[in-house]
Amino acid sequence: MSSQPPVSNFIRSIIDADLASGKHTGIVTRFPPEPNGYLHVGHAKSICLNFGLAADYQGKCNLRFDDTNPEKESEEYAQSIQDDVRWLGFEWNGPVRWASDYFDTLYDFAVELISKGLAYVDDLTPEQMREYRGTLTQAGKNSPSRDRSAAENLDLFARMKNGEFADGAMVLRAKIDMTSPNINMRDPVIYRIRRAHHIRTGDAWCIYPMYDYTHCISDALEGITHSICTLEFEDHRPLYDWVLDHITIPCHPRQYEFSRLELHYTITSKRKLLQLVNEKHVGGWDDPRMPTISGMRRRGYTPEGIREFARRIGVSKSENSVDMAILEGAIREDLEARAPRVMAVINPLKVSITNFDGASEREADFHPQHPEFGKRVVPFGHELFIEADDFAEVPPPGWKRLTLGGEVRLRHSYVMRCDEVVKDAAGKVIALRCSIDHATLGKNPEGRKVKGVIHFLSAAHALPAEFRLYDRLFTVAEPDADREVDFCNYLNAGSLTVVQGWVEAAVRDAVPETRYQFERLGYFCTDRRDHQAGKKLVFNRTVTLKDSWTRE
RNA sequence: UGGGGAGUCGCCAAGUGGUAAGGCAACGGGUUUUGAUCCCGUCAUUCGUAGGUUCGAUCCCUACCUCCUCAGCCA
Repeated sequence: MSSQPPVSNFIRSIIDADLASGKHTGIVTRFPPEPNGYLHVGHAKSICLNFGLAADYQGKCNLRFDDTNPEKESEEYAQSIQDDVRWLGFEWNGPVRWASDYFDTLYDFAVELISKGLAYVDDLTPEQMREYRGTLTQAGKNSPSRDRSAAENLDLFARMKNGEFADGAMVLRAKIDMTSPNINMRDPVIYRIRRAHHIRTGDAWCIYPMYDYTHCISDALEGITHSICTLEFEDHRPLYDWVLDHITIPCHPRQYEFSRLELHYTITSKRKLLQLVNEKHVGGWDDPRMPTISGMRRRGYTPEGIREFARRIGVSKSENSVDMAILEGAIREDLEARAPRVMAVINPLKVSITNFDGASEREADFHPQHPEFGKRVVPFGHELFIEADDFAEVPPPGWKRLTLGGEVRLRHSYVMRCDEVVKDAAGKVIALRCSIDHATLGKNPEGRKVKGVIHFLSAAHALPAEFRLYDRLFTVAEPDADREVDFCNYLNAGSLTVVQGWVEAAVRDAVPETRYQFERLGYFCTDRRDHQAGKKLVFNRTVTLKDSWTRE
């Protein structure tokens, strides 16, 4: 896929201005996931933004895990995230960073804040703290602990760290302003006591810093120039700045927020995706119906296609709900150029060729525009499979495919006429008896035009295969729009159809994650988990071909 | 009804004082041994609404409307 020029957006404008003014001579961004779930298409947007910016401006982009909540984080998630970022085609600057690498420094800065009288230990219960916080329209009030001396706070905080208090018994709070109209500034908690095993630091700590406190300092420690996050953090920015303004640190990154991606007919909420996995609505995080990066990968989406999708949707601050068509269009465009063509029949109808004698096979290109993809032989036989959908006894208006008495071109082979329909006792069509025009191999018939082209397989040569046909996971465009209705009510019962069919022998030895276009059916990809080259062929339908017929 | 944001074509999205880019989708037409691809064409006198400033406003000002977001010892 030819990479298109970058699209202008407000963040690029800011960077351009920062570079032009000399505020920065280069940029450093970061992608900061919490290892508490698998990455999804929304993260892909963020990854493409952060890593893409670094690449475009010859800057750097760090991968940093925001691992400050040991109760939800795991090594499995951390590993999958690294795999996903790499698979998407990006490499981070230097080693993987972990917020937990900064725990000592973070602790020291907390001590500095306490010493300056800018942080205090509070022993209000969570319920009391909520009451003291006030509401959206009412100012909060000061905690009785707010005026503790720095010396006492220093002592208490050290004892918190040393494990002298129970989990949740005390917290460290920034002393800002309980009457601030911005609730984030009403003395936010910056450290809590939690005896939980941390994936990196084990049991070394029983106090853990909060996100708001950790993130800005981590950014500053890494020399991040532009700290890009999603809109819900907009009103955390004053706190981000407050922390950096009140500790002794030479760097002050600026935070910019963009709107998160919403994709029609799916969800992009880690919590809800976890629910789908836990409640077994899908096979796992990498179920091909999932909007996770690993799910999209298993389905057959390409990194290039996903990156193109990110480019097409752009970056802004307005709410957006993107059509699936944009994602599918980007994927199709990439696959169109790179996937070899081959034939498969997923809903077979048997055809006997009554005048087979003398018929022969034919070579065919793997790609109509790329002869360099090579050729293979498309065998012919006296027994064929065609797609049941390609035959109609009573064709609708405009039908170009096979019908009784009608002719059709067999792709890469002969023109064939249907002479007889074979039905079972119930009247269901079970087979066709057809004849070919021997003069039409590699040339058009004389004196008439045959419009329709259908794909087929020689029954004697075809290989059995499993096809997993995927459809949208939900029945409505915005399954989580209604707070009153659980999104699981909108799960599409037909999102997965598994069928047994046939495929050209040319794909026999395809390794897992091999992509093909099955002509007229769509793009397919051998399954990463279940496909076995030469043994068990399992194809996932990545996306159908655009179809201007069945839509009518 | 406190604070912070957003409103430009069906879906995204540039433009931000000089008279509305682009993509996707859609719709016509051409090519085609994939109803695919490809090619050509059509698709906002109008930028949430109402006023105002200006020779001129999507862009500046005022008011209003709508939507999103914040009251975790989550991130």
